[in-house]
Amino acid sequence: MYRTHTCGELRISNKGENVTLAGWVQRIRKMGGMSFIDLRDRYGITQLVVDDGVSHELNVVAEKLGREYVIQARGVVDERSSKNSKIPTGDIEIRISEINVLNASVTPPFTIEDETDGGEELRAKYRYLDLRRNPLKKALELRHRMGQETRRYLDSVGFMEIETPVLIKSTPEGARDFVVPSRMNPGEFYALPQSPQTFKQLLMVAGYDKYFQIVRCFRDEDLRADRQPEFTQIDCEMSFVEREDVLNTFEGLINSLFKNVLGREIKGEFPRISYADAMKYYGSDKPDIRFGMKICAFKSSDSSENIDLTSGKDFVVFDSVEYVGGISVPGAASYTRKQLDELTNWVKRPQIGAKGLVYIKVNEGGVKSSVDKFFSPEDLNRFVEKADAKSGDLILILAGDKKKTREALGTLRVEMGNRLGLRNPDVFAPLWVYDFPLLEWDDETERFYAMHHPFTAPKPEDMDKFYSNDRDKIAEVSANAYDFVLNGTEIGGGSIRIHDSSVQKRMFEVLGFSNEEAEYKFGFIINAFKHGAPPHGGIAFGFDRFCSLFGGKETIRDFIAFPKNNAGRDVMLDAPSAIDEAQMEELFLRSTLKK
RNA sequence: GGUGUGGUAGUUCAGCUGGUUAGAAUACCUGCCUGUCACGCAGGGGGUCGCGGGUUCGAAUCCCGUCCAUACCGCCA
Repeated sequence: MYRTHTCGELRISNKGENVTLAGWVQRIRKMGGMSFIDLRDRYGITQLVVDDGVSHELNVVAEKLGREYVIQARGVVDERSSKNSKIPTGDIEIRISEINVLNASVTPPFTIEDETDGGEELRAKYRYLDLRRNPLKKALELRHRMGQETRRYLDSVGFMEIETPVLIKSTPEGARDFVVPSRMNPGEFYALPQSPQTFKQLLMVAGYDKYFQIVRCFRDEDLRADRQPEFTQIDCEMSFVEREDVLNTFEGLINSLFKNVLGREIKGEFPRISYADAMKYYGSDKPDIRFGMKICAFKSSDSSENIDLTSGKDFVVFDSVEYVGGISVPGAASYTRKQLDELTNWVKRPQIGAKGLVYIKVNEGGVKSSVDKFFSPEDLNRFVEKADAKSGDLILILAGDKKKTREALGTLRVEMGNRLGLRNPDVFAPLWVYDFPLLEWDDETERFYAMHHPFTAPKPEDMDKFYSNDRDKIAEVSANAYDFVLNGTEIGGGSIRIHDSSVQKRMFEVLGFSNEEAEYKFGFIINAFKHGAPPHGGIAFGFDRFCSLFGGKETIRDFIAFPKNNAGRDVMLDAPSAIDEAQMEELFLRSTLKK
């Protein structure tokens, strides 16, 4: 037997027991005739004492140990003369009578501590060492508990977990597919699933009316801190449901995760906002509602409540644009010229692309703005009133194209939220966003694309528009789709699906597919809908992001045991890599005649 | 594909208005130390300044190119 206890479980109540521990040497403190060894495993750290007075030979062994050696140690649990309140085992230590080196270790390239000295690249290369550190261990433990609780909850309300294939068919819609060559079918390729979308719908046709799966998905797109080429979804689908049924069911799941994983309670039902309102008030389809600072439109093409901007003598900017809007930043009226200049440059960056920034400082004594020479104090007060700004606030105003300016204001709002410390990772503000547009027109390819995916049902009241020949009317069709947003991050998205083969055919028609194309790419599902498809809908959650938010982090990499780097590489394996010429030939990827 | 930031000791970084032998901390090695727990003290070894080219009497430092990392934009049905 390698060990009788873990390094995290012995307490003062074990005093006097003979124990054997095994683990990694965290640190050795040599005090001349005696040495202290911190022994670490997944469960904690226990202090071992080697005393020269007891055994000189043992002390010689102890002196040869190095960091990260794997050892086995036998001894007696004793009470410490000076206790360490920082660790759970701090009241005891093990008086060692025997040490066996199970495996030596070279000196690790970075310290295995909570606050490591290692940089990201190095830690990625030695991921197995990084995973020994507490923060990563905690992250993976959280992920484990999230997965366990998801399975427990969904099982308790009647869901079945069913696995779907990983080698499937490439579909050109949506993200770029990862592709796998088929040896047995020369020149043909499988694709890895971007999601099990069609399979879960086929399961609904098959009558498995509550399905879920914690499933790996693949998208060959560029990475971000919160985006990996392979990622995990909690994928769910239900039959005989309307939107409310889906939202209620999964509000239940989310609440049980909050309660049983984080020990938190979300009070009341989750707030809901339409896509149109989200864009109007937050400039984003995934608003962070932990703080206010809503966008206020001073001039908008679709509003009758515009304020009079024409009095701004010689200030033509507001007159010439489609939209003028702003946010009122609480307590920021004290910003210095330097800070305001910096903010102006910030919004002018290409990523945001604003032409400039107008500000109004609201103070007891009156208003002060960057456009004082164009607007009278009375005129400026109209902005203050409209924005409902208080004394001490700073109104930041952008103008331009409606869509872009709203989005820029949304980005600025989040930035100011960050700067003012209003985005506390310890506060959770869930939100449902619903009624997304069904389609997006792309000028370049001159066709519609599905905003969600081509299986999303149009809202019943928009069916006339959906079948019309007028492109503008088709563009107005709303989807019966919904997103789950947590703290400004899109965590889940879903919809009520099309279950009628003629509606599905119309969808492919609107997307510009010929009958033959639709048949070739999606014939299996159109056909399935002819065999008694029940009304159905579902949702999928980004499991990695869900975990990272619960863990209070912005990056998902810490919550994935072996993630890819920014360029999609596994720097530990050095993958992807070239394959043998023979392998290439076997897969018909290169002619033997070449070279 | 684009923009920003970074690349100097095993590691994290400083040095960068060009000018002695490129520093600090930590890690590592040696010695001392019987109550440490970020132990302490003394000493020591350790560098292709990412790579290539250019400017210059002289380049870690300036210029050009390139590679790598990272954040963001595009992209992500």
